[in-house]
Amino acid sequence: MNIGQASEQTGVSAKMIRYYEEIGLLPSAARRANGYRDYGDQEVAVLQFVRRTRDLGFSLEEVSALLALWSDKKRPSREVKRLAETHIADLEHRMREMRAVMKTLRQLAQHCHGDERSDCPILDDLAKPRAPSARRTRRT
Amino acid sequence: MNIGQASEQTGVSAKMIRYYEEIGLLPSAARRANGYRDYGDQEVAVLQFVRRTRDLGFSLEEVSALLALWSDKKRPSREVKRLAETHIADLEHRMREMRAVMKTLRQLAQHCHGDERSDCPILDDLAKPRAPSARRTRRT
DNA sequence: CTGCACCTTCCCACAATGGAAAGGTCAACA
DNA sequence: TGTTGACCTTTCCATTGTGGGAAGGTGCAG
Repeated sequence: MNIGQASEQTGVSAKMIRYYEEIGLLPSAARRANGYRDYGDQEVAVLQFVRRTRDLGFSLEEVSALLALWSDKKRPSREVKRLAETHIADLEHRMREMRAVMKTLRQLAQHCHGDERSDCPILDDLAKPRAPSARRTRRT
Repeated sequence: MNIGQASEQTGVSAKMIRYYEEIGLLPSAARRANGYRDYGDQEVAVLQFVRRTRDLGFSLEEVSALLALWSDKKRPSREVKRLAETHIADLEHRMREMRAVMKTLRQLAQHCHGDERSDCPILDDLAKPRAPSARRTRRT
């Protein structure tokens, strides 16, 4: 199967499939005589695994770890669970930050009458030097 | 005031101050005879505004728009409110996605005994080709 | 044979930030 | 006075994950 078909079946763009191969997340694909990459059910399954883990917000590095665990039939499930829980904790942390930000924003928006008048509590408030809230965190 | 002091007073790194100037988010800073950038209370206030809007998760593009609205004393507050509400809606959307992802992850983790045994429902589930949930969205 | 859809590699761009190199400046201290 | 150390300057590179496009080869259908 060509890369186009593999992409269609997995929802991973051809561009990304090549990239994943390039950075070593995936093993080098088999090549046909014409140089085209060739994919079978096995490879498609791996791509689906990657797609799904990406959808769940795991970084490529985490995906890589999960792939390794997946192929290691004898690994203790503890390791997998730990990885998942770390990721959950990470998401929880980000959600807490976002909630705080939203709360502030909603308050600001609420007090702005939002009409033709030019006085605007949102901008007034943004201009005030504030107690520096949580610093920017890396996003996934 | 040197860039270092300005940075310290605003919480915006010197690196970022120069970058903001370079991309045109901020006007070119005044220079002293020795070539050092020179900042006054005015500039510090702008930096604080930027810092605060960044903390609230606005993109640099949005910050730029907010700065323009801020300096335009006659703009209708409606415009500012609309920008804020768009951003709120964006955050809400992302939070909904994250909540869905977390729910799935928690379920997966819950069913994995997480001990020495090797069978792991998390990996089993990840391997299953699934109804493709929400595609990756841009992060701020 | 021509055209079109596919494949290949390679390079560029993005958002926002940090890091580091190579050099100029300034103030304080011996 | 000279040196040291803390600043400042610019420039280049890396990150994460993805898309876009160019330039060229391939394969099939009409």
